[in-house]
Amino acid sequence: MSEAEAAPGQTRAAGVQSVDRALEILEVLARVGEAGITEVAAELGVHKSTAFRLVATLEQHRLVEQSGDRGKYRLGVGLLRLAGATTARLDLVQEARPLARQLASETGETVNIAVLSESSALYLDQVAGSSALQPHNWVGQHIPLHATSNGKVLLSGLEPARLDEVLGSLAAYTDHTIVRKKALRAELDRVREQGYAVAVDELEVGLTAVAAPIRNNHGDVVASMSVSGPTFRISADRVDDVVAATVRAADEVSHRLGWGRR
Amino acid sequence: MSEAEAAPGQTRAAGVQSVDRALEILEVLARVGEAGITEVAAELGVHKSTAFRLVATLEQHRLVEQSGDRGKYRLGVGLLRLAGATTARLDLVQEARPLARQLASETGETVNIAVLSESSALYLDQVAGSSALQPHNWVGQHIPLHATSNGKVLLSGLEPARLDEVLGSLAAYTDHTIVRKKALRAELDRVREQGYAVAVDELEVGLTAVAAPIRNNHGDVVASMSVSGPTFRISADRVDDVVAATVRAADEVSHRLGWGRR
DNA sequence: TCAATGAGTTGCGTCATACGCAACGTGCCA
DNA sequence: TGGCACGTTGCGTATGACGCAACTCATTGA
Repeated sequence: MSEAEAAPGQTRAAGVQSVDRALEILEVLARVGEAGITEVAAELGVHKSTAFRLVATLEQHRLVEQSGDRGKYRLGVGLLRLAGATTARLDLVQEARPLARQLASETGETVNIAVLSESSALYLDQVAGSSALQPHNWVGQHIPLHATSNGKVLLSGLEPARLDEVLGSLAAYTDHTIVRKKALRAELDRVREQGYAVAVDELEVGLTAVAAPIRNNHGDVVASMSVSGPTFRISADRVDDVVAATVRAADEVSHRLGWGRR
Repeated sequence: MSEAEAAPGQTRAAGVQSVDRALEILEVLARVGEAGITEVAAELGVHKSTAFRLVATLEQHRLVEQSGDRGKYRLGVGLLRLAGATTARLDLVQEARPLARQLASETGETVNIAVLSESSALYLDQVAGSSALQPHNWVGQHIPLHATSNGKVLLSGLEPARLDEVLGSLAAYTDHTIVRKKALRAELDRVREQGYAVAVDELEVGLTAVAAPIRNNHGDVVASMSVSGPTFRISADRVDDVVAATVRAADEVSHRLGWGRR
């Protein structure tokens, strides 16, 4: 039985115990990068042999692999295969990609698609702009919500109660980062009203981004599409055009997902 | 590990049963895209309720998600997170990425890194070229070995015995696909001698690719790096330049992985 | 050179647990 | 409106996953 971790009031639906533990191992490895059997066992609070069998099973499916013959364990290539199948089937990405591509060629900047996952923004897809500078590939990364245009759009779609859950402390990345919750709420109101968000130098000095919501057939904000590039290229007088193009593209994706259809 | 040996009456390679089944579910979903509980249960040969509990556990960890309230199940975003953590730790990708990026900007074409996985090429990483046309993202996909430059490079690194295991029937994708095993072996000899592979219209008409081997410190071919683009852009008189650049980049990665070092 | 330590690995007996069964509820189609 | 088929849930039982302890093998320090 799960002893030590008794969440107060909340029934921790355990599911199938051994599977639950095995998946927890994957999360541990994702967090720490590499770990030995003993370390994993300690992390889960189970016996070494139990951890070993779970890891061995994961290894048979290539979800983990060990470096060397007797070495530590880490995540394996099987996950890449599964992830490939995931993106191929996520209809959000499917539907959004052509529009993202078009938006990228219109603006010449990088386009990203992000969704809310846990308490941060998860980037699902990226289309590079025409510029020779290739930006960092954010796909699969977790990005703070309050310092990015995508994050602000995603937050603006939450109901107040959920918002409180998701918002932790607001770290300052630059002098322009919004760190006061009250200021952030005001900004989110503005985003909701305008239908888009802008972030200039908030995550990184010299980086400007514009984002608009993607909605499902119920009208909920399910994702966010952004255009981002160097601040000197997305200058103040060009922002309006970029915003218009971004909103148009995001709206079209929403439409394809069934928003406003009947 | 040793999975090739399907000797009868060998030790239980089953691992932890429920975990094994859960992971099999992931593979089923990766294959078919979407499936209901009943379908999954039938695929595994277990009872509906068993399949349901396994899927529910996977769902708690976001590895699967159901479309709609009562809908079918498919792979979830948790896999993207795990896959992101995987590539972040794969030193091959780490080492290769800067070179891949440079190669992409030199040639203006798309660069891919692939390894051998099971009986096909698994694409680990991709850097888009400067061209506005964004190619399909192959990361995580399985691609036939005999019809791609990457595949031919990977095959050329195998010893003859392994080669026989890996090669099944050679499907023809275009008129230029090599379908005769004898012809393929001759081609592989050429690749091994030259130190690179070229594929023109072999997987898809109008698609040309060039690939060179990446070696580990033992000299084994562990991966392949390719440049690919439309045949009209990588014309016959330009191939030599692209080959030279690709080989140079791949060699540099090999060097960083310890090849030729002492 | 050898003992001592600590890692990953494996056989075994027990009891928790994951399984199959059957019944339930609900959307969908005829 | 009825029936069907699918996802979902409670329950008892046998299976299979667990913890224990012994093993192998590297590495380290004397």
